[in-house]
Formats: sequence, structure tokens, C-alpha cells
Amino acid sequence: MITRMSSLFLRTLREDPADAEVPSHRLLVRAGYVRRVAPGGFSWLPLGLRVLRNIERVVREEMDAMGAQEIQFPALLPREPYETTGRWTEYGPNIFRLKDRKGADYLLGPTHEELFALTVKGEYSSYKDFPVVLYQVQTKYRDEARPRAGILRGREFLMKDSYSFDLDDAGLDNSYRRHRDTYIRIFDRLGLKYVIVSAMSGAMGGSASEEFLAEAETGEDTFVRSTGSDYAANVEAVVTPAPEAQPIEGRPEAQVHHTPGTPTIATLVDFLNGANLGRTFTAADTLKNVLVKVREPGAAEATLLAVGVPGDREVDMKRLEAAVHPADVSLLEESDFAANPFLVKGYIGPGALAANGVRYLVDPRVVTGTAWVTGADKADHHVVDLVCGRDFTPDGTIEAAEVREGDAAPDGTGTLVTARGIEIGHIFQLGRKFTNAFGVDALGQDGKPIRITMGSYGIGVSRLVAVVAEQYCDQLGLVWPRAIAPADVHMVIAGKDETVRAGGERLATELDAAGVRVMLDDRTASPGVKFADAELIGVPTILVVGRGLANGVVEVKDRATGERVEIPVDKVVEHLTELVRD
RNA sequence: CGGGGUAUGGCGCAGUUUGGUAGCGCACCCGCUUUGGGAGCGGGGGGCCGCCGGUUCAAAUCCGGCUACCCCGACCA
Repeated sequence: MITRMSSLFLRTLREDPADAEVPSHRLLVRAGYVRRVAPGGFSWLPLGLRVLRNIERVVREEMDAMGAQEIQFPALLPREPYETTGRWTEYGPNIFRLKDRKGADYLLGPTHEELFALTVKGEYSSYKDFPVVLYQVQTKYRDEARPRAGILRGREFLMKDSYSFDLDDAGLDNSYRRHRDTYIRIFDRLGLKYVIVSAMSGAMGGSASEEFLAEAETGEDTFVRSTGSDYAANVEAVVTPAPEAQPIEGRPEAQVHHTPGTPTIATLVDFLNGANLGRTFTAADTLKNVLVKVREPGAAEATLLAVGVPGDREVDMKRLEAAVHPADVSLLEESDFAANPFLVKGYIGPGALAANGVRYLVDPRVVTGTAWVTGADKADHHVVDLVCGRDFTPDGTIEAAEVREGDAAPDGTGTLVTARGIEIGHIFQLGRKFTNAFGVDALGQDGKPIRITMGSYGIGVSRLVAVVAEQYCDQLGLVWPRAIAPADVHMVIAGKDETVRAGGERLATELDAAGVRVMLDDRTASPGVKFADAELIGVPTILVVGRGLANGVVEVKDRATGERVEIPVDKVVEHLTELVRD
């Protein structure tokens, strides 16, 4: 195919759009790939649509290769199935709802688990039909509170979502594994730098959910990686290595000290170090007990939960929430302290918690035999050398302490460093939540119904355009990987000389005949404009046909490396055909 | 929802303090020249200055109200 820039629906911008911050947004707008229509809503212009379609093609090829079958649901959906699963309410303000002329409720699909489950229920009913994997590439709608960063987070976006249906857990594991392998192939073909992180804490089951995060400074997700291995995880999923339990014998007795004016860890440590106790204390020697209220879904009342973490660390609310999911967490208010007088603010200790039946979960570093400085449940008093397993016994451990750079990696290979990423894929063993809601069964060999188990798997297709742009760009513009580039070769005709123009045209025709996708800059603009646009647009190979033609050579420039070589005209088709094939 | 900012031609901006017939660059159209790194000269088209109301002889500019958008945070996967 030859794309003539003289008639291509394209206008590049010399300046950055004022409202674009992140590189992908800036460049995709400047290079004329997308235009903003509404907050979180973009139109795809010819070049952008090509890249989007190319990414779709890669996704479809790999999904088809794993045996998934493509179907397509409407984006406009009736309320009822979402009412059945409770998500009409659960989604809150995050879905677009609308009414038809009769007043019936509809929504614009944010995701389609309900429809897939219902469709399988409607068509299949024998164990012989399973397993089956269905997918669609569909426009999704979410009423994001704050769309941002161009097409990285929009309110309308293109997503590939697939769903597996299996008879048993082993089948689900297998479907999950196959999706994981397929996703790796897709993201590798797109040339992305990414990590696979566990999306849930260990307590909820290891491989039940993983996220694919593309590395990008502009990413919204923080994850950690090990300096010594491939280990990577969401901060919420980091498992703290527990130290060995220590012998209790020989530990000094616990002693209560009068520690006036020490409601914070810093003031306490200062006080202890000035109290002639014969040793030096640090914040890590103290045990900070933070009280929260936890409300289980559907429960009317919240219950108290005490979380004990080493005093040198904050409680990370996101980690705490992930650890108690699906329950809600909230901080205590003054009225809660008033209602529970045994909670002495700033001086809460394990003693009062146990005496009053408050569930007490501690950081995994708090193991049997470790000694702590903590609250004595009395204003201005702390207890020193309170030994875990002797003087107090927690109800269990919880991953709630903040994760910091330099912490030991859970796999013991090195230390953790933090990085930022953009979620590009998510694979998830859903289990029977939706099949239970709709009663999706298959009749087994023995004539008894088998409840089907589901997996759900998503790829943000439109987001990938921006993610690739984010990872492949430089000062001058975009630099597309060949697999998804809008063309293979961007030919700049430099000069108005009629023989140069004719030579370029002839070459373009030959390249086209050889199966090379050519973007032909046949505009009358000056050479500087054409070179700048070629670099901005980011086709992987730039071919300059100009003054060299008189000597029988043209120039081939690699957009990524900037490297340029002169090639004899009669060799250029062969040369470029090889390049494209690689 | 909290904090900050912005709103003037397709894009990027000045003009608002101190009210007086809306301007610059890019892009676009015409002519001549130019053609290997965002050309030059000349001529031209295009704007209810976000919206509503007020003050005034006169409002982009002053006053009141509203709305939209951007950024940070909260929220969201």
C-alpha cells in the first residue's frame, strides 16, 4: 500500500498541545494520530487508527492461536444482569447509566462478565462442551472521576476481554496458564518492556490474579522489583519475610516506665535514649499499634482491629485494605475513642487489646521471642522488653506495614526498589461468582449438574497505543516498532526536481509491488518540514530520495538509531524488503 | 470531593493591572521567488474574547453568578 501524504487526512502540529503532559499524549496529538473530543474521549485519525488496528490484529492472532473464539456483545446493555450480580449498585457512579424512551434502565458496559456467563448458559449444557474460551474486542465505558494522560486513561476505551469456562479448578488453572502464555507472546510481539506482578496478597492464593505492568515513569501503579532476580510485585502483594523465632529464655522481664510526653514514636525514642536504660533505642525497636474499624460487606456494624507494626514504619492503607479485602477500612474518630475508654491514644498496648477482645494482628516481623517497646495502656507510660509469645500473643499477622526501597526481597535474592508502571493486562481466576449468580451448569457424565468456573482476562488495546508510544519515543517524535507501525517505510522526496520526483514515484511503486507499506511524502513542502514530520510520525525506516539520485543512490535512515546508509537505487527494494521481513 | 490553574480564530499565545473599534506566531488561500533540516517577500480569509447578568456613553478588560477544561490529591483497575 502507498499512502500519499499529499492527500492523507493529517495535520501535524509544530507546537505541543497545551493540555498534554505525558509524552504519549503530546506526541500522538502533535503527530496527528488522535484528537480530543471530550474529557477521556478521543477520535482516531487515519494514522492512529492504523496503529490501533495493527495492535488489534496482533491480539486477535494470538487469541485465535490459543483457541479462543471471538464474539461481540453490544456496549449498550440492559440493567437486569448487572442487577442480578449486584454490580448495578456496586459500580456506583463509575458506570454510565441511561434510560430508554420507556424509562427502562440501561448501562454502557464497563466489562462483560455477566453477558459472557449468560451466553454460555444459554448455549452450552453438557460437560462435553467444555472447556471453552470466548473473547471480544470491544469499546468499554467507565465514568472515571478524572480521566487523564490522553488515551492512557479514558472514559471510553478499547479492550480485549476474554473469559474461560471450565468444569473444575484444574481446568481453570490450565486456561489461566494458557492466557498467561498468550499475553506474554502478545506483549513481546509489541516490543514492550513489562513485568508480571501478583495482583493479590499471598493470603488470597498465589496465582489467582496477575497484572502485566508496562514500565513507564508516567505510570499510575507503583510496584517493587528485586535487585537480585526477576521478582516483581504490586506493593499490595509484597509478602514480608518473617525472621526466625527467637528463644524466650533469658530475656529480661518486661518493665513499665513512666514516659511523660511521648505520644509519638519520635518523642518516645528520644525519651528512652535519655533515660539511662543501658542501651540505645531506635524506632524499629518500638511496636506501634494502630486502631482501625473494619466493616465486612453487608455487615451493619464495623468491628475494631488493631494493627501492630514496627515503629519505624507507617501503616500503608492500601496494603491494609488489600489485606482485609473485601472488607472496608476506616480510621477511628474521636467518638470511637470515647466509646472505648481502654484505648489510650498514643499509649495503646497489647494488654488492653487482649483484655477487651480486640482482634490484634501484627506485622510478620513480630515473631515469637522478639522484644518491643510499646504502649502500657496508660497515659504517659510505655512498657519495655515486652516479648512476643511470653507477654503477649497476637491473633495473627497482617501485611499492612509500608514497603520501602531497600527492604529485603521476599524471595531472598536482593533488596527491593520501586518502579512505576501502567496496567496493560490483567488475568484473573474469577471462580464461580458469576456462574453462581446465574446458575451456569453443565450436565456431567453422571447426570448431575456441575457448576462452571470462570476466568477473566483483559488487555487494554487502545491504551497499548499510548503505552508503546510512551516506551518508544525520543526528542523528535514517535518511534514505532515495525509490528504495529502505520507504514514500513516513510519516503521523503527531497527536492522539486522532476527527475527526483519521478524517481521517487517509481521506487514507491516497486516497493509497493514487493509488499512494503510505503508512506510517500509527495507534498510540495520544503525538505525541512518533510524531515521533521517523518521523525515526528515515527515510521521505523525513513527513505530519502533526493540529490543522491543523480549518482544512483538513495539514503536509508533508521528512525530508532538515527543511523543512515546510502544504497544504490537498484538495490533498495531488495534491501528494504529484507528489513521489513525481519 | 479537596487544593491549584486556565478559558481570546484550527493550534500555541499576548492584550485584562490603568475600560475606548481584537493582536502576534504557526496553519490556511492567492502571486512571485525558493527547495537536503520546520523558506522569503507581497496580498488575503477566518474570532459573539467560555456562558448569563450587572455597572458604564463605551466591557476581552470592572462587578456578581455559573460552566467547562487542565494539573496535584482522594477515588478507580
